[in-house]
Amino acid sequence: MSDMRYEPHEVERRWQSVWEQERTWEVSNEAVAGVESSYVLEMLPYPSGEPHMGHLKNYSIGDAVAHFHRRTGRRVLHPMGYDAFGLPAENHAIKTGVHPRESTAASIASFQKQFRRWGISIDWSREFGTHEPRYYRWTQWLFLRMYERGLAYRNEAAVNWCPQDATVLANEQVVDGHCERCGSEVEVRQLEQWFFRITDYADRLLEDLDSISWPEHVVTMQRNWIGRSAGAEVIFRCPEVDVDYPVFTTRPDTLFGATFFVMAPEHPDVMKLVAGTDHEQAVRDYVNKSLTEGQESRGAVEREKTGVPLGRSVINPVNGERIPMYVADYVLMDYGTGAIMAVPAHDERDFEFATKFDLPIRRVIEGGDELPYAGDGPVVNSHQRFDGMHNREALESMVDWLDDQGMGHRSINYRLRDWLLSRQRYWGSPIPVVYCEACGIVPVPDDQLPVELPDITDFAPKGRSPLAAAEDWVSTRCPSCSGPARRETDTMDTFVDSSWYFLRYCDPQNSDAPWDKDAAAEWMPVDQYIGGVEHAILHLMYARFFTKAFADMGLVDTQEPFQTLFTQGMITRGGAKMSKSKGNVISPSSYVDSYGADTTRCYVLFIGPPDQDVDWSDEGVEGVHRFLSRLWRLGAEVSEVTGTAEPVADVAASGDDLELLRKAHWAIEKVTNDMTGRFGFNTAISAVMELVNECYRRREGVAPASLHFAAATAASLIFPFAPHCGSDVYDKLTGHRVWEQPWPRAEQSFLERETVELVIQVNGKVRDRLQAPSEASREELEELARGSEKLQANVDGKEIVKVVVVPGKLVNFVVR
RNA sequence: GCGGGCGUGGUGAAAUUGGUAGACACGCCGGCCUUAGGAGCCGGUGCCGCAAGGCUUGGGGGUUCGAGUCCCUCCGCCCGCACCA
Repeated sequence: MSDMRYEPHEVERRWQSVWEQERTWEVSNEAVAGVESSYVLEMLPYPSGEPHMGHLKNYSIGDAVAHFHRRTGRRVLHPMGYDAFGLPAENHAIKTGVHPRESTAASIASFQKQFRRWGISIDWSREFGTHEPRYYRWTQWLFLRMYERGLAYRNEAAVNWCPQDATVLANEQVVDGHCERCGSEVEVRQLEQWFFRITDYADRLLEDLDSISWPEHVVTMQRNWIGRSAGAEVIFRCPEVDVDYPVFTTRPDTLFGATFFVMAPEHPDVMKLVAGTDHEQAVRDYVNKSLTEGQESRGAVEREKTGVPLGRSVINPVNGERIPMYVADYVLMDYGTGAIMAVPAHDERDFEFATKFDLPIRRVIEGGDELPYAGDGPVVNSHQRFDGMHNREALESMVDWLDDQGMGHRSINYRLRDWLLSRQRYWGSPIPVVYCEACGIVPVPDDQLPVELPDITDFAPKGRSPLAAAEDWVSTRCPSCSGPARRETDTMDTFVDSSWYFLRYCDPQNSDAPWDKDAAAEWMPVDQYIGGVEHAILHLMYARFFTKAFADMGLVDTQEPFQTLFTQGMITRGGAKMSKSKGNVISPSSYVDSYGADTTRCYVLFIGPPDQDVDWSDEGVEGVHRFLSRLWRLGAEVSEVTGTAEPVADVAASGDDLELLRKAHWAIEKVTNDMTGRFGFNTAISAVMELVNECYRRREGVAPASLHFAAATAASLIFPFAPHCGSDVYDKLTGHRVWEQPWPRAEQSFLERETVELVIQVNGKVRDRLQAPSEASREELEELARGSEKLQANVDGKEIVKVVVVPGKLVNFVVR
């Protein structure tokens, strides 16, 4: 073969400079009649050091989709930006004194460089970082719109406090009682914080999951996270203090089985109830112990139930019974009302508690071999109007009855809590409000945005935001009364930044609004969103919430930001997640250095199905590199013979030529199918490999035009995965730019064959294979099959009781 | 505990609707070319067996003419949630 060698670096440099100079991937917001728009987006990267293999995989997938969409006739928006605020840069600043702005700028520069080197087809004119004032001006503006609508509010709450990072965490950032980021055990503190009222949207966030095409497991996770339960709120009165205590229950049908009542240690009335009584000391000790105990130990499943009596009682509204009150830490303050009615016969936890404290257990639902029984069945031991009824039916009428009595009503509870968004940290978007002695909380007027982050030098956490020390900045005038005022020193959770960036990409230069509504309408919702499963709950839930809130404000027309979601699998190393601390990180740049971007990109896609976790291994990279190299040399050699020409598949071809052209059309069909409706990149690439192999095997016996067509087709099909190599080979063979060519079409005439292999089975086991005319009838196939010698040998005097003929596939003889 | 996923050669994997298991690639073996090759090209390669042939998709059972694919059950691994009333 040719002496010419595939030099990926040279090839890649050449095409990258064409794309850069010609701004090939930029797209305007002007709709084009008859042309569909498509928005392909990979999750916003957090720029830290260098991009890793996970990024390479993410953008290789997204780029393949973007290219495929373009070449199948769509205008594609495929932008890039950076989630540039955040703790790692700030922690780095604390250690080294380097301002987060500087380290962030360095990381962004390195990300940009890599993304260009990878040849990702990005519209760079839309690039931004969330830390730029021109971006966070609008983050603040949107915060103010949320504030105006009561969707952002300030409240004192028991919050999760991370002692290491010296900041408050969102519920979503607490994992097993530990800080998701640094792993320290989270403490509970009572603090004034800012919240977004995401719980107002709980039902819509739940219902609209049905309207989007997301992986089932992500939908399930979101559903569980929202945790909607339908039940009733029932009022239990404490006559000793004359106070009503409502409880939430999903099982009002078991009300007659309630034998005691439990409050959470955090419940504000616990201490009031025992003040001055014999129980005060014991309760105080218990409550203190519970509050100081970490969330982790308290939440442990195996843990034995603990609690102490309050020495008070409440009245069960359905039967007037007085039942004793307890405080116990298995009741949580932040779910329901922080108090429960305990039905030990039908709830495992209440049963455990009752057994330990020797409390009465009264069965009110029949069924199950033993107690506790949580299933359904007929109601017993309750009231004559309910006894004998099926419990589900009784549940409904009991709630109606409670409602009539004014003792309760239907109620829905959610596991989802409001989103705590304030952080006592520096490197984030300032919350644009001031505190005025006269006017209270005053939002910063729109025309004074952005509230810019001041420069500081001491980033160390001190339990309050480092901004609090910037006295010149903190001290300001009230926009309302011009009196002295102080700025809010907390900054926003970085999830706020990433909850609307996809909208900003639609109109990134707009200085009058976060985006123009028409621009958003042109692109939104994102047609294909691609990222890691680790964001299945947090980011994806927040972005959905923001989009719905914006829709309510009339800022966008769509209810959901991401129509279709693809979650890629992790790339692990030695079975473990790659991390600097484990020292098992492999850098994409070393592979790009030795093999080029195309090989590295194809390899991460070829290694396995993209939604699956894969363990990195170097074995196999060579194979992909060999393949691209073979394709490139094929193109070089063929073009020497044919020159540049239009690829044409000769419909009159026969013999080897026909076989090769068939293979080409088969590959078109296969790659197209793998790209449509599923992400079969690994099998798509292997189909192109087959085509290239076929070219090599048949190259001596076919007409140059056939080889030319097959090679050009291979270049065209590999382009979404190896854009430089695909462009180069296609250019050599045809003189055309492959990205401007429509996606090839498989022609039926080349896919059909005159004969097919017919499998002969006996009792389902393959005994012979024959060539059969593809048009043959069932009878003809059976006749043909009966002629098989191997069949005769296997039937051997036995009786043929049945013959199953599957045209085009097989004939199965059932013998006895 | 609940919910979801997965289990196929020495390895990564493929099999689109129940119809030829193992495409493609790594590795390994052989041949050609070569002064040489860790380059390139061609071929072989699931397991057992000299062969004929038999066996084979985590184990067991079932449905079916036919099961990697559907059903039941058990085992193993991974992920999410986890005292949510």
